[in-house]
Amino acid sequence: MSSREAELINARREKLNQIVSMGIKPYASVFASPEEIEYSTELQRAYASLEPGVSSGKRAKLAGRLMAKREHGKAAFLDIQDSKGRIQLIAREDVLGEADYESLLFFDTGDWIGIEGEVVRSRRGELSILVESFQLLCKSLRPLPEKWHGLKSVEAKMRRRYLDLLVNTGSRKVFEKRSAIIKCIREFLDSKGFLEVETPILQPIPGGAAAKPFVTYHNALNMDLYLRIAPELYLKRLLVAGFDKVYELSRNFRNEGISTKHNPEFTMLEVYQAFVDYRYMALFLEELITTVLSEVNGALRFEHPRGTISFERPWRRMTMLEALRLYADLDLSLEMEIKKLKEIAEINEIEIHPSAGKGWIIAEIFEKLVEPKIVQPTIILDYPEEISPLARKNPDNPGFTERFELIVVGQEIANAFSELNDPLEQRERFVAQAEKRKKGDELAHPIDEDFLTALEYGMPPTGGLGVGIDRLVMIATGCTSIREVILFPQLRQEREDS
RNA sequence: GGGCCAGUAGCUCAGUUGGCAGAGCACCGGACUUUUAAUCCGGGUGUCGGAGGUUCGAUUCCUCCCUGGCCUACCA
Repeated sequence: MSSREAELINARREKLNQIVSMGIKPYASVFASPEEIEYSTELQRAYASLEPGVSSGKRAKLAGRLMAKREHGKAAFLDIQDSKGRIQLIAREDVLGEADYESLLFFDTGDWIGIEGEVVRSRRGELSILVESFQLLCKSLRPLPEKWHGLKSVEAKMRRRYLDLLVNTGSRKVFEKRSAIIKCIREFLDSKGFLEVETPILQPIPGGAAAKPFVTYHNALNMDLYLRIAPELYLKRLLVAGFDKVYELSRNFRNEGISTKHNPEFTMLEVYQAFVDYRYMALFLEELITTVLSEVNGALRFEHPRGTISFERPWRRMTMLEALRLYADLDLSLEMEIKKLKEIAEINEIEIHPSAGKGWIIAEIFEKLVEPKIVQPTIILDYPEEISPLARKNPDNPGFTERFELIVVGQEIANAFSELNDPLEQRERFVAQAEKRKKGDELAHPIDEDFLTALEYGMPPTGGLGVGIDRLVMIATGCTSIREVILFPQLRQEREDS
């Protein structure tokens, strides 16, 4: 710690000692009952018509953090911030008495205080509380970031998110919106009769997606467990169980690189509904997203760094092969020689895993050449079977599955398919994946015998849908990095000697 | 993992073509009874990310390292 920082902290500690010696408790417990405490913005709304220089006669109690002090000798203006916003306090020596006036001004910005006083509007028109009594609720020992510029350093914002949220209204808004989106999703699903469930995060076999898992170890069971990469296989077991509409909204973990689009833990919604297919799920997704966005953004059309995004229905739909023709001018098919596909990949500097078949290569080319170009919400239908071991085959499109992804601003936002419920075929698909695993494809799906057993009891035809919540929030808030929408994104540990 | 960029006071940032490190806010002291980025007077508080190297002298140049950002790769 630098001496300047130590000095600022020591000054506050010294104040703390003085406060104690004045007989003031620096960490009071209860200030008032929660029903009595009013919010800054609510008072501002309620007294919007109060004229400048007029007292309302109404007394109010508020609690918040002292954010600014403007002293004028025998009067002073203080701003406090509560969870809803800020409000000005007026402190006057003639109202408080000399001793109280002095001790109120002795407090620092950052301190939490509770106050009681009359709601007034100042001569300059600011709704204020004329403080009659006050109480220190918590002494702050560290200086706040700058009042005007706030906390800008990206690293500091993430490492000390509490400071970012405390001083940057914009950050607070992002997370309030995130919360509103999640709440709205729950309301939507609950209103449609879905059951919210919780399935294991610690899984013996990490399945349901193609990703590297985190491994951990259970001492008593003497076994490795994996942090789930997806809840999919457990949710499908619940369809076997007879629940016809379930969802889980929770964290997944993938042991991969960190980027503006990837955090090792991220939030995913997975929804399963019996007796529907992927085309139904596309309509369902449209309804879900448009309901949520119009609720939290007030519109389906909004500005984003990549341009105006319109979620007005219907969204564009095209197959992966159509998209390749449209965006990359490539006419690809599974009938082509694999050599030819590999050539096309190579020309476009796309690396192909040695175990990749035609479907994989096509999907890879699509991801690299097409996805980044898609800005408006677009449903890409029919993903290759090779990369979709859990999806039902598309009878009209051999080699492809009944699967779609929603792409917006170059990112996969949602992924859905008609779930494969034929246990024999599922076993074959798993075996094919196991072959790939042997060839060094670490991400190939492992065989989950217990899941196969469940399927053998019979899972009804089911539509499944996964939505990347972080990415949805990014789009709704215009954030270009996933770190901006995750409160505490994963960072390297700070080292003492650096 | 690779490339580029950045790290200077609590915060936001200047700056040194190698010669005592500087501004605003914050903070400390003083004045001030209606301000709201209050104002006025006075005060600069620093491991210039870390460790080496070159040099009479390094915050500046070089090497390595740490952390972060952007791009890229990985994430089918």
